[in-house]
Amino acid sequence: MLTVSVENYLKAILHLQVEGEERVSTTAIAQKVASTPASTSAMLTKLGERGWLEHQPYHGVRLTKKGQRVAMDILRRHRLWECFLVDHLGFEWDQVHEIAEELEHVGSVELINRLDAFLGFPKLDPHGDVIPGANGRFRSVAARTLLTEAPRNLELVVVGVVDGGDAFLRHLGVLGIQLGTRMTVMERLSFDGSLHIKYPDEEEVQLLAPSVGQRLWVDQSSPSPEIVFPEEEDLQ
Amino acid sequence: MLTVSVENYLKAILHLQVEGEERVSTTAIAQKVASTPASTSAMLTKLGERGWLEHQPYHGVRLTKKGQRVAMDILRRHRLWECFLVDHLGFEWDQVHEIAEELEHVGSVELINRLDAFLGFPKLDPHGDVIPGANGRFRSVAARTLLTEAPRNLELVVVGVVDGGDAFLRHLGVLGIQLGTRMTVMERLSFDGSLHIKYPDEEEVQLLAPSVGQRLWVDQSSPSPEIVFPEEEDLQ
DNA sequence: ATTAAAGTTTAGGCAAGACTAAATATGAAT
DNA sequence: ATTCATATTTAGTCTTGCCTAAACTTTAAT
Repeated sequence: MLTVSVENYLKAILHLQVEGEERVSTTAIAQKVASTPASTSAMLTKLGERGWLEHQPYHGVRLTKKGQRVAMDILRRHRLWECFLVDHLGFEWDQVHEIAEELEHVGSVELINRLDAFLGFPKLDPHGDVIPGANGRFRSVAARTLLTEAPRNLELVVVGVVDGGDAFLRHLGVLGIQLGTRMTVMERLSFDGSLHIKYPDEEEVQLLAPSVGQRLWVDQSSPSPEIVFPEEEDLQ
Repeated sequence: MLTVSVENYLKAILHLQVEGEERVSTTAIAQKVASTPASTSAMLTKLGERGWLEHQPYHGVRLTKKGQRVAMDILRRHRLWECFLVDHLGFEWDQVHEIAEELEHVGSVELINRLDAFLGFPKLDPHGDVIPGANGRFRSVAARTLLTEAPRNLELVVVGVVDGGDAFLRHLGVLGIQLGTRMTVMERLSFDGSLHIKYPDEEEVQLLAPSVGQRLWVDQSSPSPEIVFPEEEDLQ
């Protein structure tokens, strides 16, 4: 049965897997779903029995194809609702996460497909994250790089953030950075990777901490070629 | 705590109360929420302790102001979502109930108020039922409405006809309808919009063609005690 | 006034999902 | 190879919300 709790576990595991871990640890999952390792361990056993993941005791967990498909659907619902909240109800991008966390558990497939169409089949949510399509695969998006890895002396545009936590988003607000902000990396300091940033209409150069630069997706401010994201076989 | 289960009980009780029962019986509630009388009894005790209703053992239940306010909010959410599903996602009015049953439990007040504004503060949902406003009270319906657009389960009085041609008026005579006739819309058929009409002193329900319903102006017959539109002070 | 039917509550259980505390496995450092 | 800190699982409870079966009230009919 796909309860809210089960959906939250699957979603958490997908996130951790996408962040690069081959096998995901019990403790990491427990932290993500704000539960204890003990509770999580029990849940993982159950999810394993039901075929959503492989649980190798003491060595973490990996989603099966079936589990991954379910988790991608939840991600899809979450991100489509975020689009709706920002584009049509006028919320700010840092206000929508909690609400979308609830909306994402409303199960109707018909509902979400119609919402998708209503929104015009968006590719990115308000945080710049890729939205899976109805087939459970990521839609292709424009190329993007982390700000810390972007070339210097080239005008860039902010197209996404890596960690959409409220604190970080608010910090961006303080810095005057949002999706669509244009900037150019002038210099990268060897000391700690801080960046000298120049904004189009300002003379002053701003110093940006690496912790921020590592979490900003940017693209060339002029159109760039498209790249394709994971195909079916990548997701098994 | 306002769990989904609790919300469903409160909603069921409000529905039964609005349908006219002074005190609502355990069995009736059990039927509405598809549970057993035993489970329901236990739940009613709990809801009583938490101040949402008065539970007089063996003699049914009545919502407190506080409970009524909560239930009205759920009704509001349900009906607003139904508007959204029909008006913007293109669902038919007979497909939206189940989906709205899920959406109604998403709690954010901000969300629902913005949705309300987005929809243009509608007064009636796609089934012709009245939508409570942000203050937890039913919105007053325009002084006169077409019968086809009037809310259900509310006694109406015929106050005018749109096309006063002889043929139409003679037809009304055959049907036994004239200015001042009282009636209640019980059901609106999705097939062609025909209406099931109930007259005060008759058992039989009459089927009225949409061509007639579209030409009759109606108004609330008189503030009826069952569907008193609760005032602010009633809801403390 | 008595009694039977109908309605309601109590008693005793079960499943899901969480917790703490205790036991056990792993892996890194000696 | 042994030891120890850390990660994980097991054991035992708790709460919520549901169930069935049994006991008890109320009400309506004799």
